[in-house]
Amino acid sequence: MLETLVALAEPNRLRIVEALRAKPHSVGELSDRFGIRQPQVSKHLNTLKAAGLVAVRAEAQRRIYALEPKPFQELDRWLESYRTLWAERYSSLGEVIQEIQRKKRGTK
Amino acid sequence: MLETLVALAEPNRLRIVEALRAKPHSVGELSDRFGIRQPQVSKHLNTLKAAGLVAVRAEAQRRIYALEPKPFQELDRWLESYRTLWAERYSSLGEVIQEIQRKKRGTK
DNA sequence: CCAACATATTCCTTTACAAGAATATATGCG
DNA sequence: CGCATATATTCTTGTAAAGGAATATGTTGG
Repeated sequence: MLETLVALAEPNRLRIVEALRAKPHSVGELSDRFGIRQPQVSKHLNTLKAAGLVAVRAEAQRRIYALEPKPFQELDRWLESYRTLWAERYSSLGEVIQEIQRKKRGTK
Repeated sequence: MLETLVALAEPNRLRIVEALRAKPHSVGELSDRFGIRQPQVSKHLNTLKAAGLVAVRAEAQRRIYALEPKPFQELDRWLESYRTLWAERYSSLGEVIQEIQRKKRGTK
């Protein structure tokens, strides 16, 4: 959890992750899109990969990076424990739904 | 979003937040519980407060810190956009539930 | 096999920030 | 009022990590 948060808690990495949310991108595409020099992009992607947030596949000379779902799932599960903080804002229907979903995930 | 992530992406702050998830705590309680010196606890709480993650109330000489729901809600909403990443892992029932909940939040 | 393109790696410098130590600022009680 | 308790603030230092520049590695097409 901490590792995921640390990886995301950097402006350029967060931007990269948000770009990858839409679809996978090559290093060069990310570099162009954000005006970040290619080596830094590679480094950030390396950090993200080490944290398990992205995976690479080769496509000709390009390396295509894509998001990995697992850490985001874990972050989501972690947030579950904090839902009680704002539970009162949900109607009872919302709470039922929430409870069903919580149990569902718990048995996965 | 970035601010929230940065605030959470530090081991001791994350531990503090997890403790506050259960219930509000005073500075001294947190200091004792984790063996972190009081000044660092104050500093970390200050960082968390600056990021809007916690709020303080006075109780005699003690300062009681409690979690603020909003940033966690925002983090949750941010994660919504990433749910499509693992949507295929849900059964159709799960997807229905998820869809209901997504719309519910969207109209708040 | 070589040229050109795409990405990764290394080295260096700078900066942000967490921790330590000391001290300042409340707040309540005898 | 003054002492004790609780918390905040300041100053300093060490360290991790982000950015820049240069270069190495890798891959493909001709």
